[in-house]
Amino acid sequence: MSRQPQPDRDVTGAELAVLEALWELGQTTVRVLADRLYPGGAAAHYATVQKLLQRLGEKGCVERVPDTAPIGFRALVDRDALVARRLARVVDELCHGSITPLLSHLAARELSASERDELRAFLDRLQQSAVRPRRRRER
Amino acid sequence: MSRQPQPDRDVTGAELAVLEALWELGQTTVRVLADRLYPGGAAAHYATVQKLLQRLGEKGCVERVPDTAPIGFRALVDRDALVARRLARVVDELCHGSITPLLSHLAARELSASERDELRAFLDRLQQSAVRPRRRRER
DNA sequence: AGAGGCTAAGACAGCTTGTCTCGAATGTCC
DNA sequence: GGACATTCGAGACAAGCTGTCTTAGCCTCT
Repeated sequence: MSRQPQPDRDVTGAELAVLEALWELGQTTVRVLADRLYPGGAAAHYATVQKLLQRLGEKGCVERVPDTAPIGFRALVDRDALVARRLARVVDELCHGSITPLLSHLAARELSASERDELRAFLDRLQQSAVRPRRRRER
Repeated sequence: MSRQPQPDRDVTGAELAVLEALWELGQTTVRVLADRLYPGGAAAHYATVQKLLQRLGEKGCVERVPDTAPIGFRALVDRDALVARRLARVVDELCHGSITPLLSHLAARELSASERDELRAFLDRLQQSAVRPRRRRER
């Protein structure tokens, strides 16, 4: 219960906004991002976006494209990867690694018909590829 | 992108530890919680647990049992509810309300056979009760 | 009255997070 | 080349969060 250093922090709100712009725009520059995220913004916002990109870089979510001027930036993770990260965090912190409570919640939530079908389709696809069973964690 | 006040914050690490102790012990007192969470702890830890309980109360996760001395505390949310909260947050923030990316991740992750069966069973149960269709959210 | 446990209120330091300042490096145009 | 603008990196900063701790007022029991 002692306060311990918290590594690999999650992507932050403002950082996520930058990431989403990157997902939409593909490779782009600080200037373009700043203009989009802070329309009519002051000069300072340029630096803000820059700092956010730096922190995203430290978190392994963004890459700078070498030999471009102005420097180009590119997302290294997609939305699914971010979702995966957060789900893993929820599972680790709240469920001690077992995803059963998570599934239980998914079931308790009233899924729409299409969502249900989607999930079932995923499951079927999974079952097929499970002919060659390589399970990562057995509990 | 301006910094906006962040209401209804999530349950914190130390707060979660208190909650888990409450889940395990049922209704109990600050003293018992402090002794369990900070074994051999100093007097100050009593106040720490107290503060955590207060903040948990403000978040609607804990209830004080009236007319008990010392005051009894009781959890108001269970693990599933917390998981639900976090999942909803992930879906809202990252998926703009659609759980498709979440399902996609679930499928991409290599579920164990038992987990897969579990999920399928949930789905089947869901399908049955869907004969009387009362879907809450359609997308 | 004194001791000891309970309770409320709040102070505090360290960290995170979004923002901003500054100066240096780099480019562009006449 | 020289003036000017843009880009870039490093860091400062305030507000808020989080876990911890102090203080002081209660109560109860002896």
